[in-house]
Amino acid sequence: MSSPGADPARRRVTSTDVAREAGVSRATVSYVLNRDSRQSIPDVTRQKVLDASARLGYRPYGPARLLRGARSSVVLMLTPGLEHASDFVAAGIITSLGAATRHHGLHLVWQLGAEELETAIDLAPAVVLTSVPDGDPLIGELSEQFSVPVASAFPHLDAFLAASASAQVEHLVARGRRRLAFAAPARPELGATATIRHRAANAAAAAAGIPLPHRFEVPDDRAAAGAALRAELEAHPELDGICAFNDEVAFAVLAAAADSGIPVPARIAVIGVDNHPFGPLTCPALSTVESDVDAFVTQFAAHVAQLAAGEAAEPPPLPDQAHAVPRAST
Amino acid sequence: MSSPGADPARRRVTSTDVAREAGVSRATVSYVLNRDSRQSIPDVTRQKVLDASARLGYRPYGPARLLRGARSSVVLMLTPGLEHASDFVAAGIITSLGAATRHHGLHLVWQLGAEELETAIDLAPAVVLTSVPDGDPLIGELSEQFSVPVASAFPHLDAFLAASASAQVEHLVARGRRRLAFAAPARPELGATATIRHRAANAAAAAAGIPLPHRFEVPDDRAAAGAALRAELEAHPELDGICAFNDEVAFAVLAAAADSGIPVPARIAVIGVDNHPFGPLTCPALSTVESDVDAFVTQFAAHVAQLAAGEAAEPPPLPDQAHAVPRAST
DNA sequence: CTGTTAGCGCTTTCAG
DNA sequence: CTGAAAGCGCTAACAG
Repeated sequence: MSSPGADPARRRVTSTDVAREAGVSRATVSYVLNRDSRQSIPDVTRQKVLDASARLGYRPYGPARLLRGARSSVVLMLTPGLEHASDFVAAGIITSLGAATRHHGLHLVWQLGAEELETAIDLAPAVVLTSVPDGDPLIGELSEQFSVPVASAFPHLDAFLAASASAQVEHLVARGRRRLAFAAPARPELGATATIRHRAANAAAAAAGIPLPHRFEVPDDRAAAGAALRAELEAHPELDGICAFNDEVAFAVLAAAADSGIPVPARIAVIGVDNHPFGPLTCPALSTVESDVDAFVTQFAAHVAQLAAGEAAEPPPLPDQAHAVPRAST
Repeated sequence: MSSPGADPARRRVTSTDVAREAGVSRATVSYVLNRDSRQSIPDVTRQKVLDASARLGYRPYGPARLLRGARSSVVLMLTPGLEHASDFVAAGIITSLGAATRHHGLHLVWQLGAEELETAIDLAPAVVLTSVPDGDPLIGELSEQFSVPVASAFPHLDAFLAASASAQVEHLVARGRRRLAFAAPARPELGATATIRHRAANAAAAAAGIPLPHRFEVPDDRAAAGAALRAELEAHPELDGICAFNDEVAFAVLAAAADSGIPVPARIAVIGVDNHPFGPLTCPALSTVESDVDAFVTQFAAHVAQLAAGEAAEPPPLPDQAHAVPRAST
């Protein structure tokens, strides 16, 4: 009810209020609070301003500063199509990016979903980031909308996606597997990404001198997934290894194998992608593949800071290497 | 390089530009674009303005509108302590809330992590939401910082948390289980929440006339989790059901049981909380408990819209009921 | 060293 | 029906 300061109707404290309270002019307040090095303010005056500001709880009003020409500290992240925020990889990168940009004095905010971009105008970001890949037309549209630099948060996404599939194949080959399949997710919106990974798996298989992995779809429903896996093994009895599109698909494959009495890894080895935190908890524990994005995130945050400062620059690419995280399923 | 509109240095298009292009005054532009009903603008003039605006790609500049006194359409979500955005339940509620607020013309943006709240000033939100519960002192601080209404996004959180534990106990009792344990997560920051659920489980057990569930911790490490589960069963041999703090802990319990040769549900039944999408994929598929938050989200979005409009109001509470989602593990 | 002032882009009276 | 002008809160150039 009456929690301190919770009154929504309370007038905002302005720099005029601080000036009056401190008995100086608004310019002096601005000089002190912004530490203008070209002015030398006596310590007593400075202190008076600081005290008055603290006493009143003064916070400069963002819109006014921005209107005056200050550089915004807001970085807006837009992820059209990523309808659920708990997507593990994307959310992980976005989370770390938020922390990393803060070191540059920037505040990353994430507008979830984000269709209807038109009206998000009073955000006034310094930079807009998006989950769509580099060449997407949306980038141009956004740039026009916001009149600020727009960049893909996932530069060189294809190579990044491909790297994990290659690493999967290499790991399975190193484990002695020769006849592989590629387990694709059923959700149609992931089809394009799955194709990128499948192609990379094919290329890695060719390089290793083994047959190209056959692609099959893993339905969302557990019983249907079991049927799909059994059908796949009947059609390709010599199959001994499965590259799953990601850990989530791999979980379904493991469940399907367990339901069908197919021993993993004795009959088939299974490997996922992403190193999901639940991977260690499956039966058997899921082998997977991981890319180290820490270095990328740090570099990309610096790149965002450059964009925010008005400097054009090439973004650092996502890592194009992945390494296996071997567990019991291979 | 030269994607259309990607030039960061390009000057913003202002309402003056549109007025000049259309050959009218800035006031007329404003009238037309804001559909001011008190003015009657001839259709030809109106069309000239609309055309000029479209041709130039004009977008009114948010900060200037806000400075003029317009109501912000931004709702800022702050989640201190929620360090990883892929937390399933919170992310789910936040995602749906973003969609629901959009129906009220509001744009929810999520500042991840969000320590150092001081400098996020040029956001100018209409409302600030936070993940901390109702009485938290942070609410007052934020209200002072932003001079706008601040509310917890999870009103009456305790009852919400408790409901799921009660539903777990009731489900297990209905399945004929009598000697229960409460499996708590090892992460200390979840301890308080775990205590709320454990107490609710105790209360439900008392109401059902069975012994109070004993609390034990499930370590993150799989081998350690197995040891903990075996120790628990040795100490309480008559144990026949486990309420896990959430599905994630339940996954660990299932893995521990599998590793230790403890049949689920024959020897012990296991039930989680949250209806995590991977629950159907465990071995055996995990029974869980779910609260229907759709109605809450819709009502809460309306409440946020009220706050944004400057009307004080009581928030709708989170649901205080949960229902079981029975699967193979119970 | 401090105060006055112009002006960012927008909406909205108030005159014409 | 259209145009001129004020003012939101802030910063920075310019006087004093």
